[in-house]
Amino acid sequence: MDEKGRSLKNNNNMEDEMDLKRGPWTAEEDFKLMNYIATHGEGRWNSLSRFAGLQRTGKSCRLRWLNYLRPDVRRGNITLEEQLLILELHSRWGNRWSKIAQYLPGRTDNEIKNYWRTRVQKHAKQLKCDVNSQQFKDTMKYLWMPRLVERIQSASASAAAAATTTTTTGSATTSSCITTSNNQFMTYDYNNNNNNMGQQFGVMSNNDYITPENSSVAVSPVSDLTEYYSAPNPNPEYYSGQMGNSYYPDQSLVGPELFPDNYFDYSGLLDEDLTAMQEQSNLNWFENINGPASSSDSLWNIGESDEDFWFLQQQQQLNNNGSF
DNA sequence: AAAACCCCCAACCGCCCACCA
DNA sequence: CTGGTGGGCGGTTGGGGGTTT
Repeated sequence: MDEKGRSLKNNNNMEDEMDLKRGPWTAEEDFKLMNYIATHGEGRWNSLSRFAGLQRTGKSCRLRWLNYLRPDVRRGNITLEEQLLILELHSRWGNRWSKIAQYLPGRTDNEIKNYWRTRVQKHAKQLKCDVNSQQFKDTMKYLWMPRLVERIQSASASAAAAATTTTTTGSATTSSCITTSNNQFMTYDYNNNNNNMGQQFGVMSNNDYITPENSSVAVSPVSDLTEYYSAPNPNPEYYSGQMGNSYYPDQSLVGPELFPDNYFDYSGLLDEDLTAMQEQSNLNWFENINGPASSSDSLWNIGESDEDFWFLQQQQQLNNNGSF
């Protein structure tokens, strides 16, 4: 059925009587809406629509303004920091998109929702598990998110190295910088629960995290983890950080060997993760896990059958160990 | 080259709640 | 209490552009 030809169901009788326009907004409509709001402000969307000379529902005007025309709307790719925040906040609140959006200045609930549906759920689908399953949640928490943290820190370190020739070592805290659309600047200190981001956004100082203790997939203490492959970690420092309560294993306890043998979840990573990893020539540890480059080429071009096989392997591994 | 397929995201929908007369 | 209205939310759709076959 022609979407635009469909009769409009709307609560507002007055609007039912009008010949309302639907579909994509034109530049002229945008201009009208922006002009009107600049003069009269937001709110009263139904009457705003009429007074602005727009043949649109109030809802449509509101949505267009909030999701697109608002001057502080941030456009463009979701950054690593934003991805991390989305995963983190979603793990706490579920599909509370508007609530999550509050912590990502400039991003709309719609955009976050779209990100989740297109990117995150895609990976769940690839893993052939439900996006709401504990298994997938754990995959995010123990594999995907740590990888994001790693990448954020790596980028941050690169930026710092480019900015100065001096280096900090030893007791330097591990932090990453999150820049927002408003050029707000938040830092996250992975070694300190009372971090700036937690204070500013109130997201990192509660007890809601799925910890290794309450997770359905047990993250074992030392004895188990030391059995896992000991791939050189490009930046093992991040493991020593904690998000909330023991969110990540402490390196002093488990060392860099976070992941079990055969459980490095490349398919749980974003595509750009894989690309970035591939591009880092010093990351031949990946090759070490999976064999020489010649035989690991296929890993970068995972077909469904390969993934199925891989996933079954992981399932088997989990069943055998009951842990990562 | 073009058809088929896939992905992204702007826009819409239905439902709900708060507020007010 | 009730009905009307405004506004917010999560879920869904479909057009368009990119990619693959």
